[in-house]
Amino acid sequence: MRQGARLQPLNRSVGYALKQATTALHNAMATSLRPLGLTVPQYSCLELVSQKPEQSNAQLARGMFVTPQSMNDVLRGLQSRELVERPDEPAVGRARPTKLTAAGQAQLARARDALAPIEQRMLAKLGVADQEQLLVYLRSITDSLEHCAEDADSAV
Amino acid sequence: MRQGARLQPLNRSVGYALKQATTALHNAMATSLRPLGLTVPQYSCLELVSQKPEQSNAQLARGMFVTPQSMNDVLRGLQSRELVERPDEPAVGRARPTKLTAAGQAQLARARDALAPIEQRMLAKLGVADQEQLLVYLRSITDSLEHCAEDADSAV
DNA sequence: CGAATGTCAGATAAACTGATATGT
DNA sequence: CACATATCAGTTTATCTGACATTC
Repeated sequence: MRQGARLQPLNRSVGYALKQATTALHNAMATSLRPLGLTVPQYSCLELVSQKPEQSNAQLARGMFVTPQSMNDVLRGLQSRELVERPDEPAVGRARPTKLTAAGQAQLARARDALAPIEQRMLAKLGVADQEQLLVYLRSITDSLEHCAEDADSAV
Repeated sequence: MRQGARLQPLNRSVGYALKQATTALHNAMATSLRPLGLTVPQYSCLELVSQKPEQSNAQLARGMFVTPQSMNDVLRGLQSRELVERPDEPAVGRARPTKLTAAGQAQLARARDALAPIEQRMLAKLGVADQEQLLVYLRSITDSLEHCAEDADSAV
């Protein structure tokens, strides 16, 4: 039983701390977005479409780390409320490039205003250099785990 | 429109990086735990009960950052598979202190073995000091956001 | 009583897999 | 054909809120 040797208490575990931070952030965002009638994935999608307009559903899905089906769910919700628009007829291939409507831009601006205090608060105790370092750490983790996933896939 | 002034691309956003890292970790863990018939919350619960046995459902829920209802769901699943046990009759008050069964300990050991490569891989590029610093950052974020939530509550 | 706890029931959020169709 | 894309349908995971009972 060698587990005993490397066992660390939960409060020392990066995975545990990561989950707590994400849960806290998600709850705070969801609470602030609810009055606007937006969920967290819907807001993320608006942000993504704003920053990278005219992308296909598949491209957006990759950008948000979800399946095309999940992204399509989110897009349909936003489209039915006329916050984003896609041509009825595909432009090229089957792709229907998405962009924000005027209402979508206004809603995104409201969402950013609602979320600004949260981001500010979240990072309150961290200096600019700390934030940069934190980003480096998080990207390192994500990269390493993605390679891990690729290995798992190819192993099957 | 002052949003333009502080608008940062998604790839500079801590929230975005946090979500990606958590998603990647969750996927990797879920994939490794599936052959054991465990979900991520189930594993987390086993770990928590192992490290803090004889706690009430409410205490465990606070430790895992979820509602007592959610925790009870997880516990019932584990109990029906006889991985944890609770006295049928409350010990004191209504609390039924939970502990691992022998089977639960064995299953937890298997889960740890299955997850060890993931944690190792996740932190591969980080030194011990980096891990410590990352924990500091994550705790800072969590703390700041929890205070934020309290303010939101009291504001209502 | 008031506060904490346990738990049933139903709702919601957010993702997934599978299947199918279409365009290059 | 192989491949990427879109999307329908159903399912799964993980959480929540509300209501109610119980015990100190």
